Formats: sequence, structure tokens, C-alpha cells
Amino acid sequence: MPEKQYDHNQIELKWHERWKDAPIYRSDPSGGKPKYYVLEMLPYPSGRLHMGHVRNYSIGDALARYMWMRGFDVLHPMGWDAFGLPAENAALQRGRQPREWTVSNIEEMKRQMKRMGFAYDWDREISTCEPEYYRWNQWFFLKMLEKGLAYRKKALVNWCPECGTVLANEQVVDGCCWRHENTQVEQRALEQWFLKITQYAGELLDCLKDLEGNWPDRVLSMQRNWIGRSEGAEIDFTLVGTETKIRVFTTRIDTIYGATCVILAPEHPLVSEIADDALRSQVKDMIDRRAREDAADLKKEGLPTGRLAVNPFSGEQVPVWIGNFVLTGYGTGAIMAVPAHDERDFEFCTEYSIPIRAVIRPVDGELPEKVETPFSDYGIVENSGEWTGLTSEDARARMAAKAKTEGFGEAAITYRIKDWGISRQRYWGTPIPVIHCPKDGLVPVPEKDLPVVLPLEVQITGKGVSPLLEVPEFINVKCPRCGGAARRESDTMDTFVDSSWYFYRYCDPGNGAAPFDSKTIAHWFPIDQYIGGVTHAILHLIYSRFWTKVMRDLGIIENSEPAARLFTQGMVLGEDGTAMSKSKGNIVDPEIMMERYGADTCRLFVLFAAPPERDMPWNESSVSGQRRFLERVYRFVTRNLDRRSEPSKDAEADRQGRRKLHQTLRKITGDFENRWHFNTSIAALMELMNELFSLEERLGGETLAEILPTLALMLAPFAPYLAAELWEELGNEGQVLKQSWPAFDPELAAEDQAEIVVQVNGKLRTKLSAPYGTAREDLDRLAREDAKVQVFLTGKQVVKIIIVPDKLVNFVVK
RNA sequence: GCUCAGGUGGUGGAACUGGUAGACACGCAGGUCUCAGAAGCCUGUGCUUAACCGCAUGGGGGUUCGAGUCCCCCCCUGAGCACCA
Repeated sequence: MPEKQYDHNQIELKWHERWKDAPIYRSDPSGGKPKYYVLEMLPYPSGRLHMGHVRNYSIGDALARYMWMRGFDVLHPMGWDAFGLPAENAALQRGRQPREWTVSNIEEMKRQMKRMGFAYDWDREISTCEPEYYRWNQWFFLKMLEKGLAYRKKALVNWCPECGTVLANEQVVDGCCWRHENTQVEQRALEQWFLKITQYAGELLDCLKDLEGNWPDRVLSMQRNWIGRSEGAEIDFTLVGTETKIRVFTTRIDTIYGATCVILAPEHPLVSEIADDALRSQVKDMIDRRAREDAADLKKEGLPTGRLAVNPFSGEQVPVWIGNFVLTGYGTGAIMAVPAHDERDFEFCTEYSIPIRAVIRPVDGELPEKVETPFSDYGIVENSGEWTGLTSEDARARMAAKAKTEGFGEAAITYRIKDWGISRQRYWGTPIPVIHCPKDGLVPVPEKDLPVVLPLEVQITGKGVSPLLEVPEFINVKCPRCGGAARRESDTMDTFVDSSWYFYRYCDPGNGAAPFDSKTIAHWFPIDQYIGGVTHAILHLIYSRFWTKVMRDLGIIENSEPAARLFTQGMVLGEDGTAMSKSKGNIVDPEIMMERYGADTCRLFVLFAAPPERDMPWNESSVSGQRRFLERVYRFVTRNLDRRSEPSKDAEADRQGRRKLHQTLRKITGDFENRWHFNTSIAALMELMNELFSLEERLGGETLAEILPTLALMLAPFAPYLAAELWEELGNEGQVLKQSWPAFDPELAAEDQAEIVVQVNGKLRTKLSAPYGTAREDLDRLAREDAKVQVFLTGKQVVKIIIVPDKLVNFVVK
């Protein structure tokens, strides 16, 4: 009889048809099951699915399927951050070639996702570019405005000439735009909207502690780094001849007697007050040069102001300089330079022949006569008046306290993180719901008028000002307060606002009265498992933590963190060794892979090639192995269907077959519960198939009747189409996912003979087989009697014997 | 420069608590089947050797009966941060 051959097209298209209109599963909180919320990060922002996405979703989908079979009520939504949609709509309407994302691409992506057989809650689909989503973005914005968490100010901001818009600090990568990596970002002084993420800096940092173990260390340390807390003091130096105070931030107040000048950032407000025209133009040059050059190899430059400032501790007058290495955005934008105890200050002061004076000595060392290299460790304070003799630690605390009581400073904590600039001069994005009235100033749009929606008829100019300014119907409005003529804010929100809370909206996507129902959120949150690339470690993942804390303080949610566990999966690297992405043109199209090998093979391949957290260079030469494996499974199951009623004939074969089955089950269950190394799970399944092939003829019906359906169930998380097909072929009703994950029987999985490794001086000499629980002395005797061991023992003296029961005997000989 | 992750056959990777290094695949070689090929199936495959032995987890040292795994030093690769006072 000719065997049935595995035909992926026939099987997958059949099930694809069946699943198309009815979701493979959907969550049901009323069922009384424990909840499990698993979510993959947005397929952001590429409009074209590639194998990188397939790998990402295969990991989450396998987990979701497993948890579903384990009896959890799984929430696994799939949404589309289709923020390009209105822009492309507008472009299409006037016959322009769509640029990056198109409506059809997004539809195409959805189709491909369904074709891959991913089991999402399709009903919970949301789109963050729709007016309903704008409404709640704007609602949150107004709440933050009310609480002083949103504000507008003129500031130096990052400007991407290619995007024609402002970017947040987090969106600047190596001085370039995160979306145009060869475009240098410029600094411009503009009136912009900010969200006060700095108010939460301390909490964002402190809560990282609670995430330890559940979030990857890499992400935690990146966030710590980004938030950048440093503890120190702010101290006022008084400008000689004036009442003006120059406030500096230092972490080493204990070194203040060694301060030999004060250095201002070139952008420091005081500069324009004390500089004459000549100096001002030099400062301007300095700023320009710094903007052009790479920060890493920028030479330290300074300009003397000719002014002096008084050190409040020593009373000493020190010169005031302007230095290109002093950052305006960190601390107070001014520093005291202590060249003897800081490398940068040392470099600067050496360059300009500013005195270098040591005031800290090593605990077990001397104060140097002449400073050759700066000593920046803690030590003992010297030459510092009443503080001399204290340790650095003591001095820091006491001197800060003194500054406070004397009124010339205080202990202070500074963060590196800055407020989140959310203004964008783009067309797409949520309009910021504010009206500029000549009489009333900034007037928030009343809640009843939300959402403010984007006009469709817009000319996208790319000229660097918002195209919305060219739409009079949008811009010209009446002031809600006085009714007079006013102008609408033309900036739109950063799309990272959308992604900061989209996963909350999934829980209650249709809510028209609120962003979501708080009780529903309390049920689903926090997200049990969030999965995504490490690329968002300090963008999305810090914004959404911030947003969560804001929502908690608004009293609409209870959780303080969005995701209990985070998993960062590795990237799929294109042939050029860089991450697969559309902009690099190195993507591999899943459509072609699916046609050639089938969706199941693709999924199995991306899971088998490497453990999920590791990067995976694309090399499809081994796909055929996964394909062969599925063919073997299919042939084995279909040709043994009818043998399930046969009587048993070989008890030993039956025992071996069942043992391997339960061992495999134990292995896969363990992989799911502990570390998601699906590559080893799949390897275990392959081992099982190899064993079954060699036992096939000898297996009895009863054993086959246990093995075949279990095989289908074990495949369900990885190869859903084949699992469904086999499940049906086996004469079962219903979906595989609705079955329980099979439990393994430890007794059946246990080997009955232990393999004992026999070593001499730690080197493997032979292996023995002995029943479990064999006594130490018996193991010793068995090992000594072994002929191969004898060779290494004769003529030697056994000094020591190490016996690990059921495992190992090691003779130490001389 | 600082922080983190990694370095194992020709290739992807396995070894989960210090106890058989190389599971499982790809590739390669041989066999079987066939008029022939494809696909199956079987065997072999770290290096060295006829075989035993020996040598092997980036390099060097250490702890241990025993180290890919633990400790110290160094080299390399990738990622992140980078004048943060």
C-alpha cells in the first residue's frame, strides 16, 4: 500500500480555511481559570513581515499555546501600530507613491500572520492611529497637563532633518536619528511639549530592583544607566563684585578645597550676561564646533571670562571659565574643577595652566608634591581647614549639611534622564489637544470636544514644519474659554505615546467611556510575559513604565509596573550580519519560505536553530532537516493508525517506547516551565522519532494508542497545522489546543539501569550498568572487577575512591 | 574608557546542580533500493592513530579525586553607555 506523503500545502491550507473566520482561541475570563497575559512587542514600524518577526511570534505563540493547554485563560492579542495609516491614506488619495507603510502592506501582514497559523485573539485588534485611540491619548495628556506633568517650554532639542521633526533623547542613536541612521541630528531651540518623566526618575530606578530575576539583567542595567542617578551636592559660588550665584553640582564636595576654577557650559545663561561681544562669538563657535564633531574625540577647550568666583567653603577666589566639555543638560550646567582629583578637570587645567592642588590622600599614602595623575578614589581629606583629617565619606555628608545650614548649598541628587519631549512636527500622530488663544494663552481642549482628529486633505511637504499648519480648517479655531479667534496646536504626539499603554487598551478595546475599565485591568495586569527585542530597552520599555506609574497615580490602575516578566529574544541577522530590517533590504520573505517548506517547517526551523535569546544569523541550509522531521512524524502516525487495535507482542519494545515518550514529555514540559530552550525540546522530539522508527515493527497496539495522540499534542505548540491534522486523523474531535497538556509519568520515564561511569584519576575508563540504588561497596567491587579498569589499577596503589551513587566511581591511584 | 553578554567539530547548536564534551540537526563519505535519478532507509563522521593510548571547549595559571562549568590574569567578538562632574 502506498504511504500517505506529507503535503504541507494541502494540510495547511485546509486548516487555514477552517481557522480563518473563527479565531483559534479567544480568552474567556468568566471561565474561572487562572489568567496568563502574554504579548509580543509591536511589529514596529516595518510594514512588511520578515523572518525576524516570524521568530519573535513563534516564541510567543508556542508559549501561549502551551499555557492554554496547561489550563490557563490566555490573553494573547495582536494589534497593529499602524500609525502610518492616515498619512498613507492621504498620500494614496492624491495618487502619490506611498513611502514606507501602506494600507495594503498592513492588510498583507495580517494575512501572513494568519497564514502562519499564529493563535491570536484577533477580536482584540486595535489600531493606535484611530480617532478612538487618539481620544484617550489626548485624555491622558489633559490629565497630565492638569497635574503639571505636561508642560511647554523653549529648549534645545534634537532635530532630524530627514524626518523634519524633533526627536526625544531616547530616539537619538550615536548622534543620528533612530530611523535614519546616517542622518546627523541637529540641535535647535524650539518651543516644545514635554512630559515630566524626571519626576518619576527615582521610582523608575528603585522599582528596577523588584524586577530583578524577571527582567533580563541587560535591560535593567541599560535602564539604570539611562536614568543615571548620582548623589552629591549643589553649591553656590558667588561671582565677585555681584550678588550672582553660580550653582555647581558635584559628587565630590569633599574635594572642594582643591577647586581651582569654575567652568560653565557654553550654553549656560550666565555666559550671555558676563560675556562681551567678542567672547560671545567665540562661545558661539565653540557650540557649533561641538555640534559638528564626534563627542568621543573632542578636544577640551576653554575660554576665560576674566571673572572670579568665591569658593564658599574656603573663601578663595577662583577664575570662571567656559568649557566645551561641560554639559548644559546635566546637573546645573556648571562645575567646579578639581584637577587633582578628576581626570577631565586635570586634562583641562593642564592645558590652560590652571593650578592643580591635591587635597585628598590615599588612606595609606601621602599627599603628592606634584600631581602627575589625578587621584579620584575616596581617601583622607587634607589641607581643607576644619575638615582636614576626615574620610571622604564623612566629609561629603558633613560638608553638605554645613552648606545647607549656611544657606549656600545642599545635598542633591541628579539624574541623567531628561524630560520626554513628545512634540513632533509630523502629520501622523495624535494631535496635542491644546489651543493657543491670544487672550487666554494655552487653553486645553475641553474633554467633551475630544478627540481632535487629523484632517485627511493634507499636503505632506517634508519641509520641516508641520504640514498641519497649511490646513486652515484644522488650525483656525475658536477659543473654548473666550470664544475669540485662536489657533490649534499643530504639533502631534510622539508615536511612543501610543505604544506606552496600548497593552492596557487590549484588555478592553471597545470601551467608549474610558481608556479601559479598571476592574478589567486589575484582572489581567501585570502582563505575565512580555516578549520583544532588546532594541526597545530604553525607549518603549521606559516610557511604558512611566505611563503605568502615571496611570496608577491617576487612580485608574493598581499595578505599578506594566510587565512582571520580560524576555528579550535575539535578532535574526540578515546575510550581511546586521539585524534583519526593511530599511537595510536584507529581509527574508516568509511567504517564499512558507510556500517552499510550509508554515510549520518555518516555525520549527526558527525555534530549532538557536535558543530564543540568542541572535541567529540567517542560514536556511538546514531547513530541510525540520521538513524531513515533519515528514517522518506524518508518515509514522498515518501508517500506524490502524495498528492501534493490534495485540501487544513485544513487552520490552512497548516498555522502551513508552519510556522514551514520557522522557520526551518530561523534557519538553521542563523546557517550557524553566527556560524556553525550544531547540532542545524539538531535539527531544527528534530523538523520540528516531527511537520510534527503530522500534516501530515491534510496538503493540496499546502502546501506539498512547504514543500517537501524545505526539500530536506535543507538536501543538510548535507545528500547529500538522498537530491539528494528526489529531483529526487519529479520529479525535475538537481543537488540539482545547486538550490538556499531557502529564508525564515519572515512573514510566525512569531508566531501570543506572549507567555508572568508572574513572581512574578522573579519566573515563569504562561504563557499567547497575540497578538504581546499588550499594557503594557493590559499585566499588563491580568497578574493580572490570577488565578495562584492571589494566589501569595493576601495579598502582589506590589512594582514594570517590563514589557518587547511581553515577560514578573514581579511583585515585598512585 | 566603563557596563553587560558571549567565544565548544566543517556549520547551527547540546551538556540545566562541578561528574561520560560534541545530544539533535545541517553538511560530508559509504552502503541499500533503482534501468537511472530523486526521495526514503542503514552506517560512519572532533583531531591523531592500524588499534590501544594520547590530545581537545579562545590563551595562561589556580582550586578539586574530577573543570566547558568555580576563582585569578590575558586575548578576541558582539551589544549598550560614553566628557554625567
